[in-house]
Amino acid sequence: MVVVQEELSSSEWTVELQVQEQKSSEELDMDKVTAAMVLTSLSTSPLVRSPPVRPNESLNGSWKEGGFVPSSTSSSGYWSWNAPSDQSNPSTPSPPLSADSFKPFRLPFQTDDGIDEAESSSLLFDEPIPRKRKNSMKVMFKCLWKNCGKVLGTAVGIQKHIRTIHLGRVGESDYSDGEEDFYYTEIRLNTDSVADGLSSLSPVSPSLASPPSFPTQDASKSELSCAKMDTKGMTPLSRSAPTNLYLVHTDHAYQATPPVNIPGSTKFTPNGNSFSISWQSPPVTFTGVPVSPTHARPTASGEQKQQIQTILSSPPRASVGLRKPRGEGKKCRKVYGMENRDMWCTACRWKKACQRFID
DNA sequence: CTTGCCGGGGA
DNA sequence: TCCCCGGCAAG
Repeated sequence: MVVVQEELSSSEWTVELQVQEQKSSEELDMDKVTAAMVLTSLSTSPLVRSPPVRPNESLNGSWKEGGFVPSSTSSSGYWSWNAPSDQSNPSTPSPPLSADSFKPFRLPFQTDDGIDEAESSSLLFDEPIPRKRKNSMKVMFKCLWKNCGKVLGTAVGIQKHIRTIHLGRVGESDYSDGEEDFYYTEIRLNTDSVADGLSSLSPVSPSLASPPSFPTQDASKSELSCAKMDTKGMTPLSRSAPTNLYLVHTDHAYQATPPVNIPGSTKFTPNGNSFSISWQSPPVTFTGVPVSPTHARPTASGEQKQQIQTILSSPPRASVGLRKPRGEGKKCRKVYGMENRDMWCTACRWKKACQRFID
């Protein structure tokens, strides 16, 4: 796991940055082109939620932004953790499920490049494609640097800001090692009506991209749930901001993790119409290897880093003596039905913990 | 009630 | 080891 990030070259980060810019404009186009489609699908699709990211049928690693980012950028192995579970799954290719579970609607540009046939087919049988509310969304970029909070309109702007102001890289404006990328977050200013906005803040809002599951299944499950709760905590907060609905979105899954187990890191001030999200450790790096040790930075304390790293690398908590909480995902039995028992994974057939649909 | 799966047992 | 299933807990 640690190795993965060290493989990220700076060029990849650059690509990432470009994609972000492209994304924002692309989204605006999306509004025009597919507004009707989105509305229709929203009104008809039974449930709009974040997709379950299952390691054994993963979308080639990175699920971002509900798939709006061309997956080709992620084929460089952003989240190419080795999937912990069996790759032996293909032995039973995903059989066609019942017709009603097939969701024919797909975004026209959501191509499968970088995703092979097997994976794409499993895509089809997955939950509805997560849609993002993008009505009247204005994308801003907020500096996460402590006591800064500067908001700029473009990713480039905020990167330049961070680079020059916080990282002190005045003379090397071209140079980007992607480090700035950690230090800002994308903010969507929803100018929709409040009621509309509130309805979009269902417990797990589609706009709040849930962080991809980390392969350390249980670790992510148990610990990242904290992050989820923090995210949910924004709901009442947003209610207190009647006009501007801030949907904080983080571009990197690990960027979304700072609230994890950092008590008080996410602060809401319900009084008035303002709030501040000020976790103290924007620059959490996975490697734990300081990128530029010379600069004083608003980094997580070593303790926090240690903590986070421990979370990410710790083995599944053994919950000794306690029964493992049942997975909430659909398992073979539910998916295939009793009549297709031979299609179940062996574990399910033996009434053991399902190996195909791991939560 | 259904579902997931642990623990145990038979071949 | 493979396979099955009673029974429990959760929903």
